[in-house]
Amino acid sequence: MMKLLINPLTKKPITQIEFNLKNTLVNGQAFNWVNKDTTHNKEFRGILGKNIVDFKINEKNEVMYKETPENSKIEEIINDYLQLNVDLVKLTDEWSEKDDYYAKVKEQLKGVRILRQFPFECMISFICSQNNNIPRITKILKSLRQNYGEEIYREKLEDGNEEVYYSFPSVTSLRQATEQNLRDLGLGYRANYIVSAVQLLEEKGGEEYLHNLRQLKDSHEKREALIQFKGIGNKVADCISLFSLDAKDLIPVDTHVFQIYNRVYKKNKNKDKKMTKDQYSEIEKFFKDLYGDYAGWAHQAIFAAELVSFQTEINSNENSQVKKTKSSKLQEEQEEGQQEAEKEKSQIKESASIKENSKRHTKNKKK
DNA sequence: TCGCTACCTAA
DNA sequence: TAGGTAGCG
Repeated sequence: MMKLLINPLTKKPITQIEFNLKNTLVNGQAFNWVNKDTTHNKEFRGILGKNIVDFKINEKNEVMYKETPENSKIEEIINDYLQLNVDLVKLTDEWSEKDDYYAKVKEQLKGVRILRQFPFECMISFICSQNNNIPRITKILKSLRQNYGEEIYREKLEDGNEEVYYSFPSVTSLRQATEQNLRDLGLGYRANYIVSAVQLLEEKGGEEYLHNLRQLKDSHEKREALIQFKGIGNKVADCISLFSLDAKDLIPVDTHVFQIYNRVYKKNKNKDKKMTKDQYSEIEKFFKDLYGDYAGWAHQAIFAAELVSFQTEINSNENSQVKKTKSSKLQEEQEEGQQEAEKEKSQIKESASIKENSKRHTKNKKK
């Protein structure tokens, strides 16, 4: 039975103005959600801790949810995860007044929230994300759940098959994985990073250590703490801090943000250059000054818009004579964004058979 | 501090 | 070619 998601501030039902499912769940900040209805974008399924969570939009554009199996604390968990105590509508109005480009993006992309993810899951996810694309990141993380997570639910499908859902692995469980195990799962050179990072994390006190980083006052302290781990640089540290450690003012400056900055705010001044470390700080400061304390939240909408137009560029037909400008592409997002959504289809189809693959033990490469 | 390159893999 | 990082000169 689906329940209405209620705004804890206003006590009214949440609509997609405050929480747009597609723009929040599958826009590159988390990799544990699947779009179950890519034509309408009204049904999403994800794994949250030990629960499967389904979101659905009803005829009044309100968000409904259901957890499996039942969990009396799920409302609390979801409110925390979606940070529903943050008044996004108020913030977006403020950003729109400060920045014309944001105002334009807002017309296309509403309800982009920052998720408050589980820190360990977030950390591993973003180590995997480097030099990588969303479909493969999603696949890798699914593999990690299947091989090192706990089974949380087994669903009988109409066609007679079974779908098995797994939680994200604990530190102690992932600690069992050797570099070769992880390479076999398709992690590539990131396998070594994971092994090393998990080991160091265990020494520092495991998941509790990461959770405690939320208490640090300055966001940059969180980044510095994370950079101690192998495989985590500035960008990945900022992602983990913003998406799981309450560093709401941090801007992960990746290649897309770099391009937005150059194109929109610097008028192509650094167009063909590679980003330097100084520029990272410059861009971070620029957006922080522009948007304020919740700069990371604002950035996520700008980023999501860029991601969609980037996808559109890839997907747009090659017969097109005129090269479209980015801004015109922004307007086409609503129609063509569905192509992109198509790619993300059927990603949680978990099959227990793959679990066998990692059972073979290969010798760990020691440094 | 800066600039360069290798790194897994799949699209 | 890609939502980077480590390691090196």
